[in-house]
Amino acid sequence: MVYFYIMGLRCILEGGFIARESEKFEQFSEWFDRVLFTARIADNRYPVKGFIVYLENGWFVIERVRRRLEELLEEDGHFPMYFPIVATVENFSREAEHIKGFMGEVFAVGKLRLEGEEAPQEAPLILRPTSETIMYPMFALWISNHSDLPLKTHQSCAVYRYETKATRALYRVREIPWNEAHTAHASMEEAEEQVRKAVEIYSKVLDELGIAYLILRRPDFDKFAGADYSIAFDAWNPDGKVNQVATVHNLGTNFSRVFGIEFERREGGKAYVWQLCYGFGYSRVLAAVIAQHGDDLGPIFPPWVAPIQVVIVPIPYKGREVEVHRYAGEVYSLLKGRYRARLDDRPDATPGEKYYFWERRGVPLRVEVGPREVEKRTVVLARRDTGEKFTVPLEGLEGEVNRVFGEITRTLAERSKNRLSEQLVDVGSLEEGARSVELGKICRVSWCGSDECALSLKGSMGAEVRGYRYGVEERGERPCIVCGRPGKTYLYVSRAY
RNA sequence: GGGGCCGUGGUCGAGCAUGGUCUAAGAUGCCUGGCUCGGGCCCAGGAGGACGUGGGUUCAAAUCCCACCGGCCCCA
Repeated sequence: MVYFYIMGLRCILEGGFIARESEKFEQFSEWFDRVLFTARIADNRYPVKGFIVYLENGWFVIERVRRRLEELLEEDGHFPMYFPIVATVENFSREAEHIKGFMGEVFAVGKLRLEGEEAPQEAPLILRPTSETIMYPMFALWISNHSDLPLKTHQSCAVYRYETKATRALYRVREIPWNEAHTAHASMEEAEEQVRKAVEIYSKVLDELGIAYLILRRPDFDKFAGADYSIAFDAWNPDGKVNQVATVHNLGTNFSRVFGIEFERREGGKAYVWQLCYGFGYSRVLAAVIAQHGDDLGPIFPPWVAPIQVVIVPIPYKGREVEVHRYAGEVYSLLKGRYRARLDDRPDATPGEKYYFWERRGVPLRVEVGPREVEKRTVVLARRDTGEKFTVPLEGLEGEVNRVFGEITRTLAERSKNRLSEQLVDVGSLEEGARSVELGKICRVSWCGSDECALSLKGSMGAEVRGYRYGVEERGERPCIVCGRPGKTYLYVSRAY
């Protein structure tokens, strides 16, 4: 790919035109809002704070991701179920840590009080901010002996959190579309094994989307309310604030003790089940796809989730319209059975307008057919990710499209990975860390392992402690960045959504 | 939790300081027709606005004041 600079802006030379890829790094908010709107991903003009309308393209991607995730969960033995959206305050308050973590941001619901009516007697219900306290009373009814275990269930739904501060389309919303899985196990070891499986499933979906991320074990002071420990997937974002797209929590027996989820062990005697819960945020994953792969024109969707995978644009020179359109139709019927293809035969738009139109909507591949192609029975393919154009024969086009899709998917993933490593920096001092945070970096700092030192980083570096690597042993070789004692491992520190 | 900024056709945005000239500029998008068509072409015509919502000040409010709603930014 050819890069060059105009007025200090990094540009890509694409098949005869120039696409800047700098805007998302310079003014992310403006870029992102514009892309959501013009690519018909979401409309955030809905008049209630933190609630947005998912338009056809945004929801399409979410649906594709949802299906894939659910498929993998179900292969691993999770059963889909659907639990109620409401809970009583009493139920919700059972687990002390849990309620502490969430009580400040729950929506209360009740009957609308009409004019002249007395205040309702019954306590208001709450809208689930997450479903532990809704599911686990039921788990207690269903589980009585070891043969009932493991219990693995999942549901795709929305949860509700009353954010008081700034909300942000897709990143921080008050109605959160996600998938939550909940499992119960007969032993700690089995629960641990499930943590690994959950991480593997989430990784697989994110990898297929070409999203680059870090899997981090959160420091104890930042774990999920009621968990023994938490693991999170942090995806990089152009503005330097990492995007937490998924989490896996090992709940130990914290909830089973409170909700009385006991079982009779094979070897006799009663025990509390070991539980896990893990969540995958669809809207944040969608945000990551847009933010990591997009350029100044708009999103670039990996082919398997793209609402339209390939668009055919006829180039009807005067006097050649009929043959060009007939040929374009032939190309379309060749592709439409196998791909989500679209023939743009609008008579009142020029080819150039159509190129921009579909590029702004993230269509990964374009097929151009004009008089030249008609004569030679070829087509021109134009890749959205690189701008590259090349001519291929009509014969065997379906296979060629498939091959190009594979390349686009790989290119997007690779680019995104490179960007993540560019954004990651090792810092040796707090001042350097603060400076790097300011530049939107994810900082890796040596750490002695004490909560005290980790907690102090927020103040001294002006960013969140995201945790240490999960599944990768990083031995500290330098002294702790805060206290100077020998480092045990490395902490990752960055701003976050 | 604290502080600041902003809200004008679908979108962007001028006007607001110093109230009257606003029957609200312009661009873009949208619709019609024509001309084009290998990267946003051009020409002509057209539709589209409770100036965020409610209240107040005033002879007169997009413009001044208050509250609310929504959005953005900074600090904790």
